Amino acid sequence: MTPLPDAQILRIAETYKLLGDPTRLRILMACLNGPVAVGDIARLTGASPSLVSHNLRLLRAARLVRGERRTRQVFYETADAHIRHMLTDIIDHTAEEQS
Amino acid sequence: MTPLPDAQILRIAETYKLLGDPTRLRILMACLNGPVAVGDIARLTGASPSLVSHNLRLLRAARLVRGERRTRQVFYETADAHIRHMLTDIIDHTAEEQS
DNA sequence: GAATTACATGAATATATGTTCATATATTAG
DNA sequence: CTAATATATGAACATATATTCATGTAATTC
Repeated sequence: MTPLPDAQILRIAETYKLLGDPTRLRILMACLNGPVAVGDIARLTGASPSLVSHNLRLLRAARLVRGERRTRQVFYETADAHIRHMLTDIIDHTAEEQS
Repeated sequence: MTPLPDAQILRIAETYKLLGDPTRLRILMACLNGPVAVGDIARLTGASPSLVSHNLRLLRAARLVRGERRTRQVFYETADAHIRHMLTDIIDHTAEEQS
């Protein structure tokens, strides 16, 4: 009823904005089922490694993914269950649409 | 596991992109608890009526809100339960954060 | 019909954003 | 130390986006 605090609105908007780009969405989806290396994300999504890296930085800063180095490669995965739920929910929801 | 169809990715990204702007988020939040007139949304959110109208058009096109004219005013509300869930979920989730 | 209220629309603009290309850093192998 | 692989970073640029201002339309009141 009473409007949300401005800081909270901005936090939510920033999160959604990150999800609002197809390239980043594909990257996130690629990280849904366990850790994946940056190069593999690039191959899976069709985006250049540089672009993937740029976007992973943004996703990392927003705590949507977490990265861990294993010798040469860096493996990324979705940060927590809430984010996974968010993504699987909207996937399921849009799968049923025809409009 | 197999990547999502491109059309679905684009649909989801488009939806999230709309939610990724603070002004539109405030407008949507204002529509969460029943129909509200455009002018009232403007007052509640602090945005100009013109800006509210522009954004309502986008939200309407994406079927995030529905509008109905009652004599002079046009009342908007969130389109369905799924969208309300989405919003209340993330509100609850971000309310607990401190980072 | 003229005036008023409430909303919608179009053009214009300043700013933000996604992407590429070139280059840097880190880790391992010879 | 040199070479090679994997990722990160910075600058540059073209495009997209949010916002404003001016104007248009729709419904009502006098």
